[in-house]
Amino acid sequence: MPAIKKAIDLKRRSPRRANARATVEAIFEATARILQSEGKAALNTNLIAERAGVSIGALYGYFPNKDAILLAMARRELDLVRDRVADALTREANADIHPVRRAVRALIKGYGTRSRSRRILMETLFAHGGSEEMARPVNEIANLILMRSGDILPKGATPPSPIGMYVLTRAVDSVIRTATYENVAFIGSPAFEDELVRLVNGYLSERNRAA
Amino acid sequence: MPAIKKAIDLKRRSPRRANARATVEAIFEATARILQSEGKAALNTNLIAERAGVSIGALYGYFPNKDAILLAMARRELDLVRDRVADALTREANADIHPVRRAVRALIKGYGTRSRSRRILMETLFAHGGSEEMARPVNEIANLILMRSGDILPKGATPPSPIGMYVLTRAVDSVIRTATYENVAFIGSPAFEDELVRLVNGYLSERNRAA
Amino acid sequence: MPAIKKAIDLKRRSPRRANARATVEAIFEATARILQSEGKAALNTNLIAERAGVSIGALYGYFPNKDAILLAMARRELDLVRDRVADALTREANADIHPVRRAVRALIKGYGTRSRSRRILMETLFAHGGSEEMARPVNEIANLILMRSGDILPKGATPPSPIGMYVLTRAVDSVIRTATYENVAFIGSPAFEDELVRLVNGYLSERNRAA
Amino acid sequence: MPAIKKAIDLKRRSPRRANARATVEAIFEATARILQSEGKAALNTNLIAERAGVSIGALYGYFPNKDAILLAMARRELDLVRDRVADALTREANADIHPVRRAVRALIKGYGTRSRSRRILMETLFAHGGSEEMARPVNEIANLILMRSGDILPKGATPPSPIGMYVLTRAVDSVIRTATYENVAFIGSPAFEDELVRLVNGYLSERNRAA
DNA sequence: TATGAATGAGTGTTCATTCAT
DNA sequence: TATGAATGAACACTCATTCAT
Repeated sequence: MPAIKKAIDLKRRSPRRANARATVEAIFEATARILQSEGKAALNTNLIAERAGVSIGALYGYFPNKDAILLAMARRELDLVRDRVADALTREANADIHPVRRAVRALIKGYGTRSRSRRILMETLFAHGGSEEMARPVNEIANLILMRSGDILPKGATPPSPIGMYVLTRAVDSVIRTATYENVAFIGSPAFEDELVRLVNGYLSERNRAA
Repeated sequence: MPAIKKAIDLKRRSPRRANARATVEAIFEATARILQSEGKAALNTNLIAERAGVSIGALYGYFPNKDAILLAMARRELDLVRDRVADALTREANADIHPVRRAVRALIKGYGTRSRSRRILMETLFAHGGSEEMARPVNEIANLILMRSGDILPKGATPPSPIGMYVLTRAVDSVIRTATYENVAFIGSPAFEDELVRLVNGYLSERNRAA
Repeated sequence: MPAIKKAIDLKRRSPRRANARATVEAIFEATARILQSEGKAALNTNLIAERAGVSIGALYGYFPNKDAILLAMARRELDLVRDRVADALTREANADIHPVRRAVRALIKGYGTRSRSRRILMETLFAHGGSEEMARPVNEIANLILMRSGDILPKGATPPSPIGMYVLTRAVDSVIRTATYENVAFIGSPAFEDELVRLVNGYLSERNRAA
Repeated sequence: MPAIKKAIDLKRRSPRRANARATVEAIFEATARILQSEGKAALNTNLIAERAGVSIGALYGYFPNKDAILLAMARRELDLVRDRVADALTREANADIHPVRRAVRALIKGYGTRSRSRRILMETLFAHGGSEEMARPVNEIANLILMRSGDILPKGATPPSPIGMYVLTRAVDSVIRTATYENVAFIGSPAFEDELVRLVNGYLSERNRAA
């Protein structure tokens, strides 16, 4: 971005068109596709507009600059996965399966598509100082776990300390992320899920044993 | 028109640089500094050369292109931390401290400086398809652990499966990475170290209990 | 560090250029002028754009790269002269003058302006493997001559062989080219024209005599 | 050549080394090869030096700058062909063959090798204002013809005017050049030679007839 | 004399962004 | 609101040439 940097978060125009949402969606979709198949270096606003079937001027009607597109996508992605995991932890129908396992499963599934694109989005968000923003959904899940600790933690266990929760949640989240990025073969295998559940349960038991 | 700026100017060639290593080092140092303080967007070869006190031509005498600099740095960084952790696991003098704790400590220390720069280096390596390359040092540490499992694992424990080792090593590595990037206050605190050790020990105990 | 030179400067966009043709024409004109007066070494896209009164970006909107400009110009030049010569051979009003002489005259006139520029264009075309392309207009003229051989060749003469036509057409064309490039004083003199006509007629008579 | 242009013709150093000539030859050979196979765009002094097995510093000991190499080669090439044609016209043993035919043959043979390289050399010479220089060998041949007109021209013929000689010599020379550059299949065929001889004889006869 | 690392001006090209229509 | 031609700052990289050794 050689030109004058603008406040990135400043919304330019609240979409009023009937299909404003559709336009934004087309831009997101085009961006994700380019990111996924050609990488960030190949991403440019003219290409996005072209692939989205939108004029470059219209694109700038919806987003003040290029990074704003990526940032908006990143945030949406973050919320999406957070919601899925939260659902898994709470509203999920299947009561036979332990919430931890359901959450792990939701996370694996959530990270399973267009991982290159997602990675780039997260890098961009991070590069814009969004580390706190990235931490928020994880923290929200952490809070959710604490609130439902009765269902999740072993009976009579004391809940982990804040630092403990940090370690636990990041461990699960980032192992899955890493496996996704490395595109390892066993993603989606029961064994991988098992080991992650074991990581969580082991930690929680250890905590108790120590106490 | 830029015009001939210094046609017959006095030549100012700094005494021929003692050796190639020093030049490369200067380039790395300049690059790391720019990355750390201004970010990747501000990184350009002319600036690197200027800050390194090297002509742009000389820079291109050492590296074929801009990314080659970042890639070389990334690899060096990876090896460095791997060596530190391997040392912690094996050659470390302090026998009172458990190898796992020593390794965790080495990792925290290894990731502790210029984390923005390091992160960008890793992203660049990854973007160039270096995911296997990034996995290698972690795998090497995993192998080292397996070879010294007598010292590291609980007595009579069966060593983790490959997927288990994957989960365990990535968990520790990426929690520390994440904490570094998020610049959390408790990095370097005993509590953080304790929780990481607990994560490992819990996992290993859980494995055994399951068996 | 070049620094932001005109961050909030007043925008000076010349009223949107009427049409694409005018822009291309301006680019061609600027290029020809630079070539003619400063030579190929001095030709660069930024200078072309500047002299054409066009932004460098606009230039690249019309041509994919520098050579494409020269190539397009070369082709146009080729067509132009071919058309002039073809006209001289066919549609020309002045019936008193023999077609051969009219063609020679058209060629001399066609090569008469901006010869340095034209030479460089042809060299560029040639360097890009355009030798067949350069031969085409000459061959087209050769065909035209054969089709109108009744008007052009001496009565009852057998038309030259293909190799003969090659020699004849290249002889006339390249003698004029050479004279143009060497900038000889007698270009445009009746004597020069006479000698060229003599070259053609001599060849044609000789052919017949041999038969 | 972005730097200060130097007088190109100024000889830097008179080769004193026993194998100075060999060095120059190696430089010429390397240059010709690069020109022939990769073209002028790929030609750079570092590559020449490398291919010639000479250090870049040594190369600049023999030539003041890049173009001086090409210019020296061009001149040598010009002299070589001139000598061959002069020989054909005078010292050639085979008296059965008409001098004109012998000269044409020598010219075809002289232009037959490394035509791309030779073309580029001539273009370079021309670009440096060497048009007179290029004309000189042709003029020398023209003079030779006039001096030996008794052997060459038809009996009792008046020799051509200067402009006539210009047209005649350039015609032969440049038709052969063009055929070489266009890489036509019939170069070297008797028919091509015949047509060239016919061109010359036709012209000379026509002159006489006109007189 | 020879070497080759170093110099640095120069240039082709990209692409985020603007704004007249 | 939408369009897309135009803008121009920025940058990666080249290569002729120098000169300390």
